[in-house]
Amino acid sequence: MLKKNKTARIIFHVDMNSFYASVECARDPSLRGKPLAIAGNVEERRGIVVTSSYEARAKGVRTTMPVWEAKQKCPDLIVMPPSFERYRTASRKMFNLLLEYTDLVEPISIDEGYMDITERFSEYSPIEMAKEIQHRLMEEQQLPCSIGIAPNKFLAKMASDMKKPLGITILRKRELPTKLWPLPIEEMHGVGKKTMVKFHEVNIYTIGDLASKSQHEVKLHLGRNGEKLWNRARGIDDRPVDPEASSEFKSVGTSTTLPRDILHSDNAAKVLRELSESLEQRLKRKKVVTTSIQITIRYANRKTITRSQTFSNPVQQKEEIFGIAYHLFKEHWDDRPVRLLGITATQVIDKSSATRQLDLFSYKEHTKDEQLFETLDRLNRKYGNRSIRRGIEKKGDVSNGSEDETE
DNA sequence: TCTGGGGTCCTAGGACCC
DNA sequence: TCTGGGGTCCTAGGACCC
Repeated sequence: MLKKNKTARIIFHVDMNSFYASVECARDPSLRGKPLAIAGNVEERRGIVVTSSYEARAKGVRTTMPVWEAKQKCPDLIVMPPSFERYRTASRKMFNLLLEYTDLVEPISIDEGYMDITERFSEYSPIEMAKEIQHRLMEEQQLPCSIGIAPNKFLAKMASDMKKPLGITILRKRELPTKLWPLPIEEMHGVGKKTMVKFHEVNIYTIGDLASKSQHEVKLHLGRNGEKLWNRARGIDDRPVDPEASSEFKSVGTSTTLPRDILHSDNAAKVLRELSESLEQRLKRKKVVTTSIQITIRYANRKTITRSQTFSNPVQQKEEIFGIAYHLFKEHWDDRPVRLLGITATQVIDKSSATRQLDLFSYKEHTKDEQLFETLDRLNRKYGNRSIRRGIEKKGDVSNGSEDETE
């Protein structure tokens, strides 16, 4: 194994505090200091809280809580629907500010990202830089954030969580026993409900418990994921900060929880038509086509299945999407009431590379050489998609998020 | 009158090819 | 006549995250 013995890195994890709510407060200062929740489907019983202000959290409002329950806990709660366009704009501005400090910015989601500022160390003390970034985001954009500073991504992420809102936390390797290891295992990034239960079964309750086990023992119970988490618990994480990592999306999907469960395929067809239309629009905006369509059916008892189909000629039109989706639905629906329907384009490819592919196809189409086409298709997916796209993007503007539309 | 919608990554079996 | 491994693709499901 090649192991570079480079000097310790300095990684920031910048995490915006209740981002959607903060953006709304920045736009309308009269909302400041009030309990505010951003929630989808407010008018319907299935609406849930996406984000809430700290004032709302103080009254017990939590993310994913149904709106009716949030209102019970906090009767004066102000509930607003999300305005994603606004959040995307705010997100771009926020990342542009980070990019003033280094090119090594990796967006993780709309409201958080990593920075590798190792190279800036000689000019800047990390803590001073973090303070400046936090201060500027607040002054210039009215957006509060927390920043974690550590020698790798995992520790920086854990550090940014330690003080909210408006915190700055340094987490050094030698501080792991006092700052990281006492935390309950479920607070570890990457540990959800299921993994927590598995850990409890082997008497691991804190991150320190995990770190003190032997790697072999953990791997035995939790497999490769356990091995990865074991390393993280001991402060080991070599993942680089990669500005290109999220510049490309692998799938695009749309789904909807139905106001009432669906019992007849006619109604399913209606919904799938709407979803197909919405998917077509999103594929077009992102300038991609797809060679694989997957549908999601969630039954009333929340049991969820997915069924997919892959094909050689890429599609983007709603009629084609609907045709495939409805076919899959009729093939696999078992007549029970349906709560949610979704359509996802997996294996999305850049339209420019797909066009080249189609040109090759039409050139060769008289040969009816289906196998050649399949090969081209495969090669294109493997090499064309990724490398060509990256090459183009590197020459152009810095991509600043998962959405590629520009203002 | 419970639990949205957008994703990513991983695993695992079977098909198929060399 | 018995028996390979390596590799990729496809499909389905699971876990997790924001």
